[in-house]
Amino acid sequence: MSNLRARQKEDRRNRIVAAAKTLFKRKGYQKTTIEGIAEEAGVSGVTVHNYYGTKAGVLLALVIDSDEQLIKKLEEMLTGHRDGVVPLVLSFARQIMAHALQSLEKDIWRQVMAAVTSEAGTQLSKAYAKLDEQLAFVLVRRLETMQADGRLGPDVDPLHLGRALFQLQNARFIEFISSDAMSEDEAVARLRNDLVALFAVREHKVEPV
Amino acid sequence: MSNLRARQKEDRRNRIVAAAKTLFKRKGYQKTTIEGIAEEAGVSGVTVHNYYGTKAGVLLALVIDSDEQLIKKLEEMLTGHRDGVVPLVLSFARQIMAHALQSLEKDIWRQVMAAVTSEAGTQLSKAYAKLDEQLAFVLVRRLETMQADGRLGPDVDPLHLGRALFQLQNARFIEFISSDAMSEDEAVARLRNDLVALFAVREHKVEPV
DNA sequence: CAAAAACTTTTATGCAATAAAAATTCTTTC
DNA sequence: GAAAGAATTTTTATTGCATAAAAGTTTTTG
Repeated sequence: MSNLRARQKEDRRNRIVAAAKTLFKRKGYQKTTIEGIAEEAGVSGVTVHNYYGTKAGVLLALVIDSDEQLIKKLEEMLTGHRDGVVPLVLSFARQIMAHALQSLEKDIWRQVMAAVTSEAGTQLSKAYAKLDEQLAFVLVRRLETMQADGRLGPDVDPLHLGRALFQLQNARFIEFISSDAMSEDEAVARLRNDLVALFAVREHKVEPV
Repeated sequence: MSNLRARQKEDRRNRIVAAAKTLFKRKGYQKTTIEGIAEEAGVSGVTVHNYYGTKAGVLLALVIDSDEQLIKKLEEMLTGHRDGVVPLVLSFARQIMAHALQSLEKDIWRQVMAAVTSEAGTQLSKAYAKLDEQLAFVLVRRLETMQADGRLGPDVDPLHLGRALFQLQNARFIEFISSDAMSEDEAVARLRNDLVALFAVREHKVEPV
């Protein structure tokens, strides 16, 4: 019956993340204190640290929860997509940006992205990286379908292409959240420019370097 | 003759950045304190804050100095490049990674990248973004030359292509510094996979989204 | 039920970041 | 060239993140 402990722990985790979400949205990231989250969750400040390591860690946990829903949503939305690669990636990007802003503000997303790199190696950061991998695979699966349908040349590697497209999309997403002034449309336009330029290249021989 | 003041200020800036570089390399980022940098530079801790805002700000200033040299180096190195797009980008990427590790360790680079996003909007962050733009233009100029030489199709936009390639390279660079385990070769291999997959795509019509 | 184990809280410390007051140094002006 | 004035740094003080160790509490186990 080693279960009460586990349930209590799970319960505290949930309360902490819920409290953090409330406070981040109400007061912003900077003005929310660990002590404030702890109080709202009914635990001590040190416990929050013990559970999540850093304030950004709590934020990351919260984002990971919400991103799991995003993946399902994207999967549904893109199944049955009957267009080319460019529209596929642009829909994908739009959906991600919309979902991001719906759950948190740009300023907070900047803290998320910063935490992912500065805390590289931690459990939460690895969990985030795993989600990125899953996001990339949403694209990969769509590309495989397109290839099977003959809408994508047979000499293309869907795995590598999907990963590359995800990296590109992610770079533009980071650019998007890095500036309060940049609109979704502007970000999508830049991504389209990227894709159009890249797909126009006809490189014949690829030598080793 | 309001010049002594300006010179003193410039001098302090230099001393602070030099002190920081010494200490970051000797003790790592975390174990270096602002107070320590201040002492080494012969100023008070508050002055360091007044000059650079945050500890990461000092780091950013230091990186910006070193990146200006990198750009010149890249410019020289890639002038006279007589290969295709893929080898060009891979050389570019290799040079950037080598230069990065030569000046600072991965752990510190993670702090740099985190600071750039989390402190988006500050002067130093904008200065860093500007350098990225210049780096992208190194590629753009090479691509223009290639196009003039007929080594790149006339229907490609060198500006957009250069920017896209830089984004991709940068994404893989961040991945590279985010993991202590990832080698330069591995990072380059991933970038090559990206490029090969992207260049294999033949997208005919691009509809608006 | 009592001993042991697992957790949380309390307590304490170091450091980043910021603000306001005090002190210092340079500049200007008479 | 000295005193008034301006600019800039230092001192002083406070808040909050992060971490460690000791103390206290609750659950588990024999």
